[in-house]
Amino acid sequence: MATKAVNLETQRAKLERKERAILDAARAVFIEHGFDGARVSEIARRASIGEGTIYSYYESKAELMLAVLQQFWDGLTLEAEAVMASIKAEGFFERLQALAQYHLNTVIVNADFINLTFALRRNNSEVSVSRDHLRHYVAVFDQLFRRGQDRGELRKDAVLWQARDVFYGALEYSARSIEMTMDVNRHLRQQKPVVDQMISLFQAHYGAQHQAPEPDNSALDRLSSKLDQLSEKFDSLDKRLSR
Amino acid sequence: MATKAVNLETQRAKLERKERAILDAARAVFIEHGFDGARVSEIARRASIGEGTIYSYYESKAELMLAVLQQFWDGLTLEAEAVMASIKAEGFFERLQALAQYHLNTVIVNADFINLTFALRRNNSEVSVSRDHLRHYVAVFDQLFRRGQDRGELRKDAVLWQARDVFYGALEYSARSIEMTMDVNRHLRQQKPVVDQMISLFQAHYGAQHQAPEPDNSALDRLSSKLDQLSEKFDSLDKRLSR
DNA sequence: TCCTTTATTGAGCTTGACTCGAAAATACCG
DNA sequence: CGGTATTTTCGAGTCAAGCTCAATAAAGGA
Repeated sequence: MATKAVNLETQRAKLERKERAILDAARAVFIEHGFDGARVSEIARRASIGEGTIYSYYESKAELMLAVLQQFWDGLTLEAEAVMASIKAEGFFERLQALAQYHLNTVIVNADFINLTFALRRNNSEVSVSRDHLRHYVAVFDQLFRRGQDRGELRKDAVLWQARDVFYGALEYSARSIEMTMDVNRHLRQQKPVVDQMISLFQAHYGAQHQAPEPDNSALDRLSSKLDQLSEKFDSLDKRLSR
Repeated sequence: MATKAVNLETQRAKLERKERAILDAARAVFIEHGFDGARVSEIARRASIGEGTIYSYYESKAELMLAVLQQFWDGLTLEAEAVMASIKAEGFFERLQALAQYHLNTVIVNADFINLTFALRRNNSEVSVSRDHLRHYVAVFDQLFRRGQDRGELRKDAVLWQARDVFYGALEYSARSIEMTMDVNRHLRQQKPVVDQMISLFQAHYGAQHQAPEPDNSALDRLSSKLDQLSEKFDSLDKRLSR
């Protein structure tokens, strides 16, 4: 009995180890050569198994890549949530900045994976799955935006999905742009300005305090009344002198 | 001589017609089935030529697709430039709005092509070409932004490429988002709010006038006149005392 | 009209994803 | 342990699709 249980356990572990080996090899080969450039035979060789074995774990090459991407995006989502959980600051814009910083850096560092994800957008049946990765990840942004609105730091009249799309899309494209035009050494240096600009852009338009930008009339009123008082004093002085 | 010239002409025309037929067929098949799903044999059949003939016009399937995309992006760039040329308004933000409107609509309508472009991002040698399409198109945005800065309507301290990336990226992702989550009937209706929000977002942060948000001069004018009056009273008082 | 040059063709070559029957490994049972 | 059933692994073989190329057709030129 005991031996049986142990055997089952080790057996399952063995299978899992093998599956992980396949996934690791696949990840490396896909990143190295892209989807079409990757040879299933090479993945098998690197995982030290027969080519046919892969097909008893995954239906097809495409599904194997999907598993790799799934793993990657799940990791991203967890990391993003961890960043949100770990940050001490309560303020919406501080949290937004932290998320932006994390996101931008991640997208740049993992550009390979992002491109792979795009590469899988063809076969219509797979598109939906590919979308789900993203949707799940973007949900982290949605959550933060909703909270910002609840706390009254994000304009109540802001359409959430629109704001989120602007924020997410701007960062994603900025990442692509940085990656495209800058050499690797400048990547890190370019990130902060981009994040800062995004945050101040959002503060300028979406910050709740900017809804009523009335130019502080109270101060003017106070000045005005002081002048009136002065004027009266003058008048009384004037009268006294003229007497 | 005359016949020779005519023959050459018709011959060239014939070749061009054939090339166009291939391109047309390829475009249709690529959009219908994506890059990997497209069969070269089907393209040949639709263009009414032998499969081998395609390879005397284009090196490979990938290059054929590149030609299709080239044509598409060139068209986009021309159209965008035409929009910019045709718009009467001189103001930067009005022009920006027109461009945004055009861009958003275009990206949604031609989502197939955009996805195809992404799909070709793998083979490293081709990436550069794929980038060039985009760069050329984005140049239209750059030009507008530069002009806005020259006219003093866009903050002088704005970093141009950053602002452009935010603008372009936000619109592109918004388009994807609209296309992803809305049904076709709502596409058009969703476009205007997104564009409007982008414009007011940019006005709020990048508008030059927001550098000095002078608050209601009338009040200041009133104060100033009061001071003038006071000053006069002083003068008259001064004169009387010195006498 | 005949020869040269160019264009077209589709049968076949090559490559790579995927199948499948057999063999090896493992589990189960007396 | 030995034998049998079940599961897992394997890689040679199949098939499909991009691409080549020798043969053929068309065009050009004298």
